[in-house]
Amino acid sequence: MESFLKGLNTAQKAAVTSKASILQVLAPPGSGKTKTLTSRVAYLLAHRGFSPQNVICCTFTIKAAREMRERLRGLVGGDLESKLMLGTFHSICRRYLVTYGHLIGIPNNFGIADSDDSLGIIKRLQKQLKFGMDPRAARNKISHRKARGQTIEKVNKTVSKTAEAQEFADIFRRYEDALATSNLLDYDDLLLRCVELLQRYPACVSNIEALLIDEFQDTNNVQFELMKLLASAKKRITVVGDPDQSIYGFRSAEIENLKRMQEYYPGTVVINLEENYRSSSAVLHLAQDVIEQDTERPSKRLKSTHCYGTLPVLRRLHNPHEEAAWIVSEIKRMTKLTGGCIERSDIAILLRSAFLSLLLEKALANAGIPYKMVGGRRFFDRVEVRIILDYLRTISHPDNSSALLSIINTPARKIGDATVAELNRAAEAAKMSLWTIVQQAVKGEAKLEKKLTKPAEQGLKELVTLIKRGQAKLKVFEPAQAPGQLIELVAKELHFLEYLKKQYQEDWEERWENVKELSLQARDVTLESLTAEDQLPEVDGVKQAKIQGAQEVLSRFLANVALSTEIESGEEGEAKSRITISTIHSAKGLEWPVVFVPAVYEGSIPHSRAEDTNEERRLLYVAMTRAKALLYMTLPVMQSRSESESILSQFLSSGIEHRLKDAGPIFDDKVVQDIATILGRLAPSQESLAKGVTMLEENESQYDDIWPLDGSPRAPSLTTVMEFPFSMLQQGQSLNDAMKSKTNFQQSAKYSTFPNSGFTTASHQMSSTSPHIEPVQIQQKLKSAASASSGQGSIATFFNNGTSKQQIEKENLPLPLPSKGPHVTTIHSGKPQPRIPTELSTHRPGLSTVHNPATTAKRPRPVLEETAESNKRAYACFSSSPIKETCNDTMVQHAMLDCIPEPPKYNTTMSSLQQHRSNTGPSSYKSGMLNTLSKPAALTTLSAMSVISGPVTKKTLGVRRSMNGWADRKNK
DNA sequence: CGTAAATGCCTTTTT
DNA sequence: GGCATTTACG
Repeated sequence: MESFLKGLNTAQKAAVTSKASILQVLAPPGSGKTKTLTSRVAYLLAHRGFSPQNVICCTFTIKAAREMRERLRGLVGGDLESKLMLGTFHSICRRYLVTYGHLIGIPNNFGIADSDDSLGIIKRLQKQLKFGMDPRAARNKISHRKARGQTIEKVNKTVSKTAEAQEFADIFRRYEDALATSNLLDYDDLLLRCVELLQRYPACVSNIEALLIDEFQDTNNVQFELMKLLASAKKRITVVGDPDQSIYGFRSAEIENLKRMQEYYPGTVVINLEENYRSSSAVLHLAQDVIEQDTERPSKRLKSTHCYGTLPVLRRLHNPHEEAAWIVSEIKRMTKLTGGCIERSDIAILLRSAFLSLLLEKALANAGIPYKMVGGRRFFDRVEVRIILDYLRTISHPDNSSALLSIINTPARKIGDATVAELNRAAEAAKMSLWTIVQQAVKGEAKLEKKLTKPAEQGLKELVTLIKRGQAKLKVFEPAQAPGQLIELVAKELHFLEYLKKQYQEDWEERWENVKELSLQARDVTLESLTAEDQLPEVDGVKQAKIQGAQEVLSRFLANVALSTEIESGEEGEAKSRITISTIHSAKGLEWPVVFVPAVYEGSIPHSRAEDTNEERRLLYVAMTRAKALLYMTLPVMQSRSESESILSQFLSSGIEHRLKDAGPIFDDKVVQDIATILGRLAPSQESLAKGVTMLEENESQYDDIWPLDGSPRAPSLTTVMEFPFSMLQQGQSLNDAMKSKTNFQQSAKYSTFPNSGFTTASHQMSSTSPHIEPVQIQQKLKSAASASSGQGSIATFFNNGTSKQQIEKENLPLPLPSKGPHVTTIHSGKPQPRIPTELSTHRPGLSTVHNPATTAKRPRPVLEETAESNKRAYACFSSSPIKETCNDTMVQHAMLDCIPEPPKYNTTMSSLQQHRSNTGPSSYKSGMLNTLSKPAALTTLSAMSVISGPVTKKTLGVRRSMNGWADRKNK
């Protein structure tokens, strides 16, 4: 049997070897979609004798394209895979337009307008025309129109009725004009113009023997047309998709395209893949229940191939800060308690909105957990990189006003808003490009209403000189090296290094590294794009445009950049121990053993601005089905900003309670064993499990019992006064003044139980601290840490650095009693609960060193014997919804164990359930006033802390330097 | 008067 | 990080 048929199930094999010329493979999550698609490519090459250069394979993301190429490399021999036309729709279209665009009047040195450019153009138009429409909305609307094939010609023909529609048509028209005068194509144009090309010159694709499309449910109408055209010669198409995972409606994707395709090609063969090889059936059941809330959806079965596993968790936390802190602590807990079975690279946090990463990044940084970001801002979008690229873009296409505008005063050269506005006005009036006007202005020839200020004129002169020098150099540079050399030229002329140092004192080094990385990239990309990548096979009778000269090379380099995504950060060694943060959208197609989905509240998911609730539900479905073994969803019951409450996402609030539990799992042998089985890994030894327990720090627990389950606050609200380090006050300074110095002590206090947390940006200074610190020094440090905006400072850090015992004792005051009457929150809010049964406390770290960890550390031993009975009773008593499906004994037992119902909220007395818990389960809260009155954990455990703080601090430092994220890059 | 630096608000998802 | 507004500076 062929190697690429090995390990395929019947349905997959049928799909791979199907003789059908039009084939649809419907592949739900985890059903081996990519495997099937790549195997089919290999099959087509090996058994049908197709040449790779005559096969097109379309994906939606560059990551997916890259992954497919990787996988194919292993499947097909030699360098066949490199000749394959494999890429995103946009990049394939770009290739055709570069090669054949001249046939329909597109110069082959066109630039590509990314969404920032598009937005910039529209913003300028809005300002000029004084229209009120939101620029983003306008851009989306334009894109939407274009994605449905509505060109400007059609818009021009229809007469707009309302003033609003007229305004829009006007903006649309001018936007298109702006693109044309700047010689730019936007993302939609790439597809649209390629359709136009292929309609008029079908010969360009006369060589194509087979077309394959991944994630077909995400295609829009233009892409549907493109499919027909690209395959027009032989009409052999394979598409793979899943309507349930359609999450790009906002980008005009049409789920209907699957049906349309069947109608358009009557002989279409459909193959369903139904077996899920990814997730535990607990995860799968939940996902299935959620997706089935959509009643319009044709019902579809998904068979699980894994054991039941652990119930997914829906965890309530008080606010987003605690949510982030809880996720961090849960990550630490699981990595330790699974005895090495789960490591950090197995964990992903998937977000509805990118900005949600902010708090998480801070919390992770504080805990010294390295992470990597997927999606979000690309390498090429980082400010420092963007600046250089915009210079290159200006040199390459000076009439591209958006690029020129973004660098006209960067670095600052005294050209302010007023000057720019005047130049723009003049350009508009003269119907000339901004660049033309700028050149005239420098020579004093421009017709300006207001004369330029002297400094502005000087600044403009410098700019013009630089751009012209770049253009001149372009004529003498070796074409292949032009981009790289230009980058160096620009960086040198701008004194860019000095600029970065001045502008970004905190992290200029990293930014400078990025610039160097860019110039490195420039060489690689250029060579690559000059060779195989871009070359379309010669087709009889159609003239190809040839690359000549440095201009074209530069222009292609910039086009490649516009269509590229982040390159993997090549920092070996570290990469494997990082957790992943990603948007749900860019997590599609990927999988992790452990997945967290924060912020599952109304307004976040479904998003408040979403038009299609079903699409939002599918988004959650996609997120959930990324998880192999453990799935966590979290909900901050309060919003941090306003004091408003948040409401659990409608997708999780009805009829699925029995699929969820409200606390993280107890990592007993059974749970760990199941995880190992699902992941196909060796179960960890008892020794490594026991060792994991000893790795817990003083303030950590074996159980998810540190934060209250009902989302009440973890710490008493009035901790500020008590926990503020009085000793840090300078003489004569009032507490209020100190508070004003911007450190958020309320926040710090909440986190002060993490002994190894540190200041994110002031870490360098902190680490070099000598053991003895005078209060004044501390105050200064406090300030510097506070002024670094990303610092989620922790007072504990000061203690780590050797604050005197005296200071600690001043701190060590009893916590105030909550002022409100008896309330569940008061029961739970006591921070310093003994979280581990007392008999285990001697085995906690710091103290346990005298013991042999492997023999003395206790883990949650009894799986069922002791607790199952009581839990079963609890289940029977409190659960409103019985378990639906029939399942085997193990499943029942596990479901029961997992299904401890939520405690009744806001009860004035302790419920019987809570009593039940405190008596039986280790995950229960030790209730009552006793804890509220006892000492704060962070302080009682201080002696142990000093033992562990040294190495921890060191470790986090090393990690932190290499951490890069979407947020926290603006600390000047 | 114009520019630059500081502050306070907000943030859907991607090629 | 973006954007609008305020404040300081020359």
